[in-house]
Amino acid sequence: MSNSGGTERNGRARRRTTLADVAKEVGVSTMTASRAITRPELVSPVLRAAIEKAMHELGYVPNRAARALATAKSHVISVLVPSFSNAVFTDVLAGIQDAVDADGFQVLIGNTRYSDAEEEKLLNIQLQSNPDGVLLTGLNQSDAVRRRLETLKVPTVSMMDLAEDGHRYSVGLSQYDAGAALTRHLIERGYRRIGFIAAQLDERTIKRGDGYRQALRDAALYDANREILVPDPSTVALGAELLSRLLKAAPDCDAVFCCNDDLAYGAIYQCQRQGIAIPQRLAVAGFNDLPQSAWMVPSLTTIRTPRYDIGFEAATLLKRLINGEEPSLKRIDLGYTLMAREST
Amino acid sequence: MSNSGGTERNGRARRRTTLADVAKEVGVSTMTASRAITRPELVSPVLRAAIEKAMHELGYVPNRAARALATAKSHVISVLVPSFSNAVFTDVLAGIQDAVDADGFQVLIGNTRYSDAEEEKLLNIQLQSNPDGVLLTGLNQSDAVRRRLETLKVPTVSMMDLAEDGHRYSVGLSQYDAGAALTRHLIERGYRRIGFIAAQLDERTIKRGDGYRQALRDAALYDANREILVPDPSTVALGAELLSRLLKAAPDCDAVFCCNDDLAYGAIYQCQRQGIAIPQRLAVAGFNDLPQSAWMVPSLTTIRTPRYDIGFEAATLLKRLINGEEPSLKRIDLGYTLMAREST
DNA sequence: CTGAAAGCGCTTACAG
DNA sequence: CTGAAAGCGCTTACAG
Repeated sequence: MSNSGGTERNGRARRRTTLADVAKEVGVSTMTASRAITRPELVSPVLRAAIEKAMHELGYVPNRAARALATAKSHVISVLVPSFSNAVFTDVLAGIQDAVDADGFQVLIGNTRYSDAEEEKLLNIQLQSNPDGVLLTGLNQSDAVRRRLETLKVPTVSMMDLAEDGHRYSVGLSQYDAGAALTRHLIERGYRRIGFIAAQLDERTIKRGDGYRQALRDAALYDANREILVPDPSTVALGAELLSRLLKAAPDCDAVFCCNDDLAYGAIYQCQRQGIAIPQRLAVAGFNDLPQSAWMVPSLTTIRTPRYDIGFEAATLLKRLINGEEPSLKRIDLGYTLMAREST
Repeated sequence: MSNSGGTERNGRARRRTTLADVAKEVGVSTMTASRAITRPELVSPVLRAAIEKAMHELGYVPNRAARALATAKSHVISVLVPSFSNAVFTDVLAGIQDAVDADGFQVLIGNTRYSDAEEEKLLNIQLQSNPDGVLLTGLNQSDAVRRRLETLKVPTVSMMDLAEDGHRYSVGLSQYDAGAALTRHLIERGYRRIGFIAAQLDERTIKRGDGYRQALRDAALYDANREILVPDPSTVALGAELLSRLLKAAPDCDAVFCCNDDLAYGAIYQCQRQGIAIPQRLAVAGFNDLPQSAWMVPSLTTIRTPRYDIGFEAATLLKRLINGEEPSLKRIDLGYTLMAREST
């Protein structure tokens, strides 16, 4: 193996081996070395083997920045999610990763913490990496974000919610329908005084609440006193607290729809502490179907959301957009499943 | 506002505005425009204002690839964690993000899924982005990974576990000590036939098990029949199953140490289904102290691990290494806290 | 405080 | 199947 050192052109510490080093080692031009990576079928087998051998021996690592600059393609996908601690979004991220891994895309993940300002800031930073495409959570971006994306003409897909207009690409489910379906399930089970506790109050929570309200109105069962909505982040602890507040405000509740499973866990634990029988005295339902929900005691009635699939399909759609295709289906509804269990 | 169009130099679609566009608009050299970003104090207030105005009006977004190529600094930090679904690592990621955000680093996150091969593959891909530093989980990397990192001389910090040798940088806690401490707690509470159920069998699980074993041996209470170890990923469902298996294999167990909280949740639910009183008939302890553990019924005795801080401190240490400092403390022990609750 | 020139490491047409 | 030349968008010393 030859010495890859060479003269330090600009006094920097020992440089990494470059394509030029590899080419020189083999005695070919850099273009041929380059082609051995990008379009190996255009290089003669003999040279190709020699080049690959040299790359391996010299420990060559392609420089993505250089390639990005030369091709104006970053092979980067930028993803903005509102939370890391919520298992919903880690599932979405897993789906994205799996959809995109084989194609050699690098995924940039930003955690907006449910803040528009943070989202704008993160997007602007990620945009510096020239992402080939962007995956957004929900449809309620700030004007600044929307404008930025339009100006730059970066392919964009929204995840989780379904766009109403025909312009935007979206992959998700109708949070409204799912919220209504869960509420109808409670009504069908015979519950009549159904409360709703919700936190964070993000787009999806609001839509679930809208569905809840409509379903109850349709059954002439709606009572605004049975809703407790707070903007704080969802936690198990908050679920416990909100349940107490609900039962204080509306002691006659016979069921409660929690806007997500975390809140529902807290509600169930609180009932257990207070000796409230589930579902005899109070039925409890959640939303998302986290892995635990099927196993806890009592098992939790909830809506299963196809989070992994949403990530996977959104990334797949985005890849098509990046490739210049124009999918006719701009809106992919992945649906939801009611999981009726012991808690209702 | 002037037209940013210009002649399309190489027939590509309308280019983004570059520093040259900004410079031309203002009537300065690109270097001055560049300095207005990187070292604004070197540019006269008048020009600086004009440049900033032009950047804003033209919607200028710096091109990171170009900067990376010119400076040989990517401002990228590469992070390898074994799982996204485990809340432990999302907390670690949050800490990293917070430590690094202000400095404009871009974080590349790889999910190794507890696989050496996957780790090597992901690292090689991330290395193409020329990360200024790397954050690894644990100390058991493959030889290939270790060599790669040494050859490239990329600053590296290991998270979660503490290095024994004096070479590597590490931020974490002694999983062994924590496992032993939890076991001693059980012994002190009067339990004598303490089982251990564990999944995944990663580095940290093994060390916790070693601590468990040693503590029991020290008390002359160890019995190998009370250990159930399986390599499957940890889930609540698996916790339920392993508990059943344990009680079948060693029905006289009076306590069980679950290698993490997820397993413990499953164990508790299983006990509840089988009518096994906790802690009267069986004490259950977990590890990590996820948010839920304090709230469930019964609340879970567990070890609180400083996950967020590990991420934060590891990233902070890495930043110092990237800046060329040589911290004397190569190993940062962030400790652990025993949370004694109702389940034991 | 400001600028001309060269270079970072790749790839893109275009020839041959 | 292989290569010479130019360019991607920025920054680094070095002058002035």
